[in-house]
Amino acid sequence: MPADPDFLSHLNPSQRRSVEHFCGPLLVVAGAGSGKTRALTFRIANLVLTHRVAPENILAVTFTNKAAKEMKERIERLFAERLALEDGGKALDLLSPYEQTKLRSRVYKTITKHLWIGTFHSLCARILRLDIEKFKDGQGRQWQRNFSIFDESDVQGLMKDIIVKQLNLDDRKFQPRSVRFAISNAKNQGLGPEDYEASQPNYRGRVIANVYNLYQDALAANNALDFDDLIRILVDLLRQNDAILDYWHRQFHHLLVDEYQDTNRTQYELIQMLATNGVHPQQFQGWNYRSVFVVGDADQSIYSFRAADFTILMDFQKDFGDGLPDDDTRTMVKLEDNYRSTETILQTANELIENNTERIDKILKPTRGAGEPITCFRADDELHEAEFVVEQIRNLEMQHPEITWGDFAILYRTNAQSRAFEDMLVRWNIPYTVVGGLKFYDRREIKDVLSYLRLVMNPADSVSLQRIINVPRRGIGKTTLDRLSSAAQELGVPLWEIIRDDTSVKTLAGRSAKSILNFAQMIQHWHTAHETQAGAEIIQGILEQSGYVDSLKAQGTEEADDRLRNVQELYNASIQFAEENGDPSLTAFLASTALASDLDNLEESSTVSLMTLHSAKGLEFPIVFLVGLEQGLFPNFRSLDDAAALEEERRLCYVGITRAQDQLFISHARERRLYGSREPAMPSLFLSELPKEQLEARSPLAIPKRPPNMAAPSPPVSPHPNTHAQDWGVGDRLLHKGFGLGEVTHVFGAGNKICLAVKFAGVGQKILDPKVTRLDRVD
DNA sequence: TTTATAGCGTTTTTT
DNA sequence: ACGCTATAAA
Repeated sequence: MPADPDFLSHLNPSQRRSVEHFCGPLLVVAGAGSGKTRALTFRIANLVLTHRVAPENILAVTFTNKAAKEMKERIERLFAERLALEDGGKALDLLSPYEQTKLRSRVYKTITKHLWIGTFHSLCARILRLDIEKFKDGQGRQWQRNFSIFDESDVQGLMKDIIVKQLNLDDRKFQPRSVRFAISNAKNQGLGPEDYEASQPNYRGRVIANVYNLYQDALAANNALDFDDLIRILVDLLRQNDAILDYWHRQFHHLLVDEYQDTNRTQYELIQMLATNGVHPQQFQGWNYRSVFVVGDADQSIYSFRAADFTILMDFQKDFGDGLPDDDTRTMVKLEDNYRSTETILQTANELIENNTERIDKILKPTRGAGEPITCFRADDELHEAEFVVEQIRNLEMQHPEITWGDFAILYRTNAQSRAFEDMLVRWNIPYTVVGGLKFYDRREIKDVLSYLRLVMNPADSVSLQRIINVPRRGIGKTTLDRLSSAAQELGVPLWEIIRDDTSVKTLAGRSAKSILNFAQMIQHWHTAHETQAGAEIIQGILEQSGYVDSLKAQGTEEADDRLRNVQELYNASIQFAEENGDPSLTAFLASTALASDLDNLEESSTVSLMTLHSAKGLEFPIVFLVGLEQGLFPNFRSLDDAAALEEERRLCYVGITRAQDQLFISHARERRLYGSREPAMPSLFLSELPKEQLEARSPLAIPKRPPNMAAPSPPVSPHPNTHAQDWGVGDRLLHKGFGLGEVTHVFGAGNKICLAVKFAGVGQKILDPKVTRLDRVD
């Protein structure tokens, strides 16, 4: 059956080439707003419709769960529209709601349900639930299919335990965070504990390797995996077991990866192995019925701190491609026509990103008119900045009836910046949503309940067990718990094995024996029930039986009421999940909560959106406020002495600018509160890189008086005529009144708008403006 | 075993 | 400035 002739007619030639590509590798270099999601969804539909590919043979990897959900919905709609025309000759929208639902559910059952669409993490978790019991790592560690997925705080807790208690190390010298970071990095490069150990000659490295080993022991003992292992373990399994690799290779004929610039080494390994069954891509012969289709934009690579490596994208042509020059190649397509933003916004973005050296040559070509100029505002401090932003929002909303609160987004570098804006929005009664920050699933009460559930599913999960064994209070204290844990450790069994055993508990626990046995009995009951009973029922049962809800009710405080509502919300979420995914099991729900993010719940609603630039990736808004453009904040001070990191900050700025459809506001403050004290702030380097002719400076005077309870504006800073911006260069030595002797490591900006990064002995790096701060040259 | 308090580190970004 | 953790007292 031929495809609907109309099906592809709305695509531009490049999009069409991407969508119609059938077999072999293809890299789609897709600029911001160039319709890549469209290309991805149409391609999947086209594979099924035109090429008769079975949905279960398609694997599509998205960057977030939200993107996965959206993709499924779009595909579903595409098919439903088609079926409506084919069957009844009527457009989907003209059918009755009942007919529409019926059609959609038919599409779901025959097509979308069978597609493998998700993030690397969720897809790998799904495969591991089937195959992990066939895996054994280099040191014989094994996992069972009911494994827990540990979140960042679980992991940090384990790390700390190993460093402080097991190894007796100083946790200031070996900060759990930084050790965790090193291990995570190793994992994302595909290094196991042995490989890592071999690569570390110095003391610190050997210690970390030791921690890595003990950490893996702890994970295995808890029958748990961290985020990184979801991918790494699967890759290892596929490497060591040809039969399993062959099975999944034959399962997935068509691989699609979105946001390919943000994949890391292990993820690349996985895709490569699945695509070519472990054969080197250039030697692989089986392309005649399969494909690898990756979509990305190196200019939007912003996750290197998570070990993402955009050279993977840049090397695609070398690994999989035909090696022909850009004009003749059949393995790369560029999507450069931008349908999102005004010409003004695009020119600004293009000009900024030109300052980067590491990129694939690509520009965003406008398809819309010039639009409004970009407004740049200099505020006195962060309160003033918030005042300006909210003022603009109010004015625009008042003056344009078609604009709603949902059309606005405030984007910032760090989560901590949200507060000033929240305060101001509350003051004016404007509805808003903060994405990120404290996640729903990170709240204490939610983590408590999830720990109960994890324990029910996986009793070996001692981390969860220890979290909730005395929550609510059961009179089981630290000493009792310590005694039980060390018994477990000596016997080499999970803590649970001690707790469920009557005689052990009676001999070890004394006074609290009875409540421990009661607790154990309750968990045992639900553990036995969890395979057959629906997740929601188990949640309800546990909430009642454990006394968790009762104890919250007994508190009667406002905070406890809040917690109660959140717990109720979790119960609702489990029901909703069961309906949406057609799977009421506890296992499935728990897996989804472990990998959920705040973004997933960001519904189309009419509220102003507040989020970090990282969270904003992939989104678009008619009106965007890009705030806090200050040296040290954005670009962040950690990136100032690292060229590659600075380029990543610039890409982040590029991402921010390209989120805007119609109007963009940029702002910075001259002074900012940091840890309670006020710090002067310099304009960001990036401001000096934006085209002047597109920017319209907005004077602070345009802003009406601030409410009386706000801080007064600070007096202007008087410039020092004795130091000239042009005089400074990298390597210059100078004397500062407060910091002493220093050396210039960077010069930001040009001409009169210059500021310096200066390294001072003892004090470290500082960012200074020679026009503001007196700096005396030393020869 | 539970509760109060003092001190400390925190802020880059997240699946 | 604030929230969390370690430590001491009830």
